[in-house]
Amino acid sequence: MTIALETLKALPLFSDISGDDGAMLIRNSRIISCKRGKFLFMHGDKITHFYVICRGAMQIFRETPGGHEITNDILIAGDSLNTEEVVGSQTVHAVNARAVEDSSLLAIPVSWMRENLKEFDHIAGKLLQNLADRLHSVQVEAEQLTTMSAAQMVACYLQKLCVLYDFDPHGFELPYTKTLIASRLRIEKETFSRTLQTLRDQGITVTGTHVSFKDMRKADNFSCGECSVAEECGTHRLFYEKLDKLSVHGT
Amino acid sequence: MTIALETLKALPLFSDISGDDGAMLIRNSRIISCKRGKFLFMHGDKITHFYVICRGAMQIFRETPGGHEITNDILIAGDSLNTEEVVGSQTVHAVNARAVEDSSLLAIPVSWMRENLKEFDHIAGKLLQNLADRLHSVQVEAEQLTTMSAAQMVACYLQKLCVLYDFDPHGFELPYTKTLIASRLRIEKETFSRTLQTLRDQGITVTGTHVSFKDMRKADNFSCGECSVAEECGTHRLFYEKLDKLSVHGT
DNA sequence: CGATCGTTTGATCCGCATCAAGATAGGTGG
DNA sequence: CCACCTATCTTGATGCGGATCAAACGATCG
Repeated sequence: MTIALETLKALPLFSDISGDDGAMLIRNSRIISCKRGKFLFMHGDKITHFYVICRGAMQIFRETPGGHEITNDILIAGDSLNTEEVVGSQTVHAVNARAVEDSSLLAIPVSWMRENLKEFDHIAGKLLQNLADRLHSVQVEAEQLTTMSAAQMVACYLQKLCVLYDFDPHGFELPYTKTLIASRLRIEKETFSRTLQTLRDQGITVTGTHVSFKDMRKADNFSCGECSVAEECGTHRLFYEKLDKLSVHGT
Repeated sequence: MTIALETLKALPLFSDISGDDGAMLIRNSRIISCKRGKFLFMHGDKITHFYVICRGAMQIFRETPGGHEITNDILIAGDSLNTEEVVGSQTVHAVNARAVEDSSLLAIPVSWMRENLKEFDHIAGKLLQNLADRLHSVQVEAEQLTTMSAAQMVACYLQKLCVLYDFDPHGFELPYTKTLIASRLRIEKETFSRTLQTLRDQGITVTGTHVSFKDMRKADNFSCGECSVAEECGTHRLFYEKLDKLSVHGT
């Protein structure tokens, strides 16, 4: 499939790529599609391409010997898939990547990427920044795993989803199954389910796949006001800015 | 304090820096010392420098509102301190850095670093690789937090120390206090202490600060043989290569 | 309409945190 | 050299959060 320059420029990573560089990139890459449930690559596969998601969502996970799935991340349109692996010294994939929904991805050969990284100096800068940001969020998440309760993590994640997808805080649908979200949060689906009950008192109501927030900042005895770790990830600030913006415009 | 080019070249990050670049870097940076227990910077401080450890060790940690210390990492000579922050968009430190022992560090102004990153293209490459590797290890550690028992994590960490410091597996002294190690592993010191007892059956004996390993690969019912996550970090392979090398050279 | 997948609810258990005391060791001053 | 102090480590008792196992429930689909 041939790629439009528009498609390329729609991706944050290549948003300000020059015409020449873009043309060269287009010649060396292609768009592939990955149906819901299909694997893009599996743990142990040889690393052949660097991927950027154009549409859809991918689950990055590992499988324990016991057959348990550990979800490391859920990536969406605009995200790059395996920057660490392209940059790092690995030759085989350390994780599995599977489509959460029908997806399409830009696939760039790793060899080409490694050879030409220097030419695209602004790209290298973006990758650097991207890695730095991801490192930061993974560190924050690791910290949350040990300092926050399951309920707090779920609450934070729901806010994060709301910001990330630009959903209306007063009502939106979960973009993934609850099982997947639980796995992403490294808790069991049973725990997740029970947690949702207790969140009702905190102004977060989930029925079926429908989520709605109430602004509880005044009566805030729960939430993560106590928890500097949660502040650190920046989601809280963004979330409340969102709430404020809405209340100004009415509703 | 003026810096010798030798000092610079001893750091992995600058090992293959050119004479000119080195001279320029020396003009713009300085060596500072940080006594045991002293803070290099604190959470909330403005980010002024990029640091590389020349000697000693630094604890990177955050403090919970409850006063509990969460150790994110313990960095040693050769490690860079705040790459993410220099590269990323932050303006204030998100964590505390405190000297575990008397240390000296190379301090490079952030502004200078940001301006000149492009000139040092091989440096940018190293930073990129460094970030990728760290991202990978933090992800693996996050995974271990939820899949491995405290005993398994301690065992892994002791092996890691052994490889990192090039200690003799048959007997070495812990480089940090047990309290610090426990904090680094995100477990309580009490749990750490109890864990050491149970590890005795697994061929790992710790008395006081003295550690010694027995090669249990044949009778290996415990360890992390079960756990692909542990394999992933590469420490196991390195550790056993070390054991094998020793046994070839006699004992 | 059965079959499969996702979700909820209940009962139970285990690992680790927490609280509370001792124990050990280094370091200091008398 | 001993008494004292403080920092670090160990040991014991207890409780809670979340994992695990089991089963019912709801929804979607061929």
